[in-house]
Amino acid sequence: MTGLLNKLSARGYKITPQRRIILQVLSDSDKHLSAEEIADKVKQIEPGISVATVYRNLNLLAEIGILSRLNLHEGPARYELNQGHNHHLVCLGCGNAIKLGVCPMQGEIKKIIEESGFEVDSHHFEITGYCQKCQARQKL
Amino acid sequence: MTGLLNKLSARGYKITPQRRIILQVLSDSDKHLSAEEIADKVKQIEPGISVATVYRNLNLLAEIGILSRLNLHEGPARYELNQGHNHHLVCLGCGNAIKLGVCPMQGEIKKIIEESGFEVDSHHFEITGYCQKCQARQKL
DNA sequence: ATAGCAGTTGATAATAATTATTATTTAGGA
DNA sequence: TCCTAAATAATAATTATTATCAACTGCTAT
Repeated sequence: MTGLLNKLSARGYKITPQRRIILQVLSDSDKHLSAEEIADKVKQIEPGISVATVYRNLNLLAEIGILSRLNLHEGPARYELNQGHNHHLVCLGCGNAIKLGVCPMQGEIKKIIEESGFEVDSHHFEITGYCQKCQARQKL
Repeated sequence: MTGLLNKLSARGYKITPQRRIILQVLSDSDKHLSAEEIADKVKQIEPGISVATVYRNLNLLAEIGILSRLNLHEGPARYELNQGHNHHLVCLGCGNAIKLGVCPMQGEIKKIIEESGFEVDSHHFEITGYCQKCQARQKL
């Protein structure tokens, strides 16, 4: 948490109470939150904070790599603190994101892409479905 | 092309001139087109066609599997005629999508997911970057 | 052929998610 | 403490898409 704030000021960005709260909310959650969900939680702590501020800072934080934006197949984008490179199993029931320990950009796939001469900028691997808890819940 | 039309009528959907034109546009392009781009091309052929009709039909066609919607990391969704399950190298320069012959949902990754008890609904693997042509263009 | 009707369309309003604008405020260095 | 660039709140604007609804049209059965 302090590390995150340092990252901000190291780049010349100011540490504002709004940014503290946004980061607070993000680090308190283990889910992928949408901008709206983040804004709601932020407002529970400090009602005066504007949605625009939340969006602005989510963009900034994503840009400097503090968090990452996940564009799901449907619905709004979701955000999480960036804990290194990761892919996730995203549950459509509860929104929870289970870390997948592996990345498809390796082995055969990596080789094929390299051989094609394509210059990779970024990649996304997203699996949606239902976690065990939500599978059980559906059967009730 | 005729096959696509048959697929429509087989399911009880009508073959309208609008749908013919939309499918025409899609089969004439090898790129992933956005709804707006599709609508533009459609209007070049028949100016009276409404954007709403384009969206409505893109949804329908995607639903019945004639085409697939690709939610890129940024910008609007893009569509292409569905030629089986595929992943792509999407060029940020020219928008072209190069088919990647492989799918990451196999082997080790598939096993890990199965063992986690997660029930997969869908998956997306998207690689963005620059194709060889656009790399060359950038160096000019 | 043609009548009928479900399916479809065009026009447009509405919505959802996000970004831009702008006047005001503030964090952090001099 | 003062100053200034950066940041904020409020809100308008934008972008992408979906909903609404009256009018129209493929298709099927007569």
